[in-house]
Amino acid sequence: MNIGKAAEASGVSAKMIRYYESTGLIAAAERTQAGYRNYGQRDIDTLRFIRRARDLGFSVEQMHDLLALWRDQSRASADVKRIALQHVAELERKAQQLQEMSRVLTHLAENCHGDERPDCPIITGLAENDR
Amino acid sequence: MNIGKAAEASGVSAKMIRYYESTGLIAAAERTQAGYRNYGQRDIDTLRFIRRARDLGFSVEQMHDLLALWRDQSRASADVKRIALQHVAELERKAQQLQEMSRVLTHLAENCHGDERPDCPIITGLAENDR
DNA sequence: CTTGACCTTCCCACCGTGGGAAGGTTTATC
DNA sequence: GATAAACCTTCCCACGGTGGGAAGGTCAAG
Repeated sequence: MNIGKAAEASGVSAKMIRYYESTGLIAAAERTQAGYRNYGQRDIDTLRFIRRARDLGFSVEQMHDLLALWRDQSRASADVKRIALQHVAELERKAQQLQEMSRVLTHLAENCHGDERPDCPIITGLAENDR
Repeated sequence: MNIGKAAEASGVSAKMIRYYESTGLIAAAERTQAGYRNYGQRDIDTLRFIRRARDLGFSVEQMHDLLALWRDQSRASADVKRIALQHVAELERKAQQLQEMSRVLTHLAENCHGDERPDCPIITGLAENDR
């Protein structure tokens, strides 16, 4: 499977596949005689995993850890668990932050009548001087 | 007030103030004879507004809209509300995805704990189940 | 065999942010 | 009043991700 097909199958653009390869996030793909990259199902699975992690805002570095966790079955379970739970904690923290933002904004929006009148607590809320 | 003081007072770094000016998000500050930027209370208010919006995860583009609405006394609050709720939906979506990922990772940590089998069933599930 | 769709590498752009250099200005200290 | 520290200015560079596109090679279908 060439890079275009792999991109389509995984949801990761060809550009990004090359980029991930260049940064070492994924192993260099094998090549045909002509130099075309060649991908198998296993690679597609990896790319899909990457896409999901990326969609969730993981950095390349974090994805690196996630992939290692994902791939390396010979690791001590304590290590695996520690890394995983670390990431879980981070995910939870991020999710909480987002929800806090959402909560604040929703609160402001609830008090905004949303008509043609200019008064809007969202605006005044943002403009308030307190830190 | 020079840029350093303005940065301190607003919580936006001097670097970013210059950047926001360069991109047109804020108006060019007036200058002293020596070329130093000079800020007044009104500018500080604007910068604080920006910082808070930024903290809530608004993009520069969204901030542009919000600022216009903030400054426009004749705006309709509905416009503001629309932008805010749009952003809320985005935040919620992201938060949910993070929690979903957290759930998956927790599951992974609990079940794929380093035995010697070459394939972890959770992994294949991960790659298959999406989209 | 030609043509179009693909592939390769390469450089450029963007955003938002920070680092830092080179040079000018203000302020505080002696 | 001189000097040094702290500030300002512009400029370029870097990062992580991502896309655009050019120049050139390759594959497959007509």
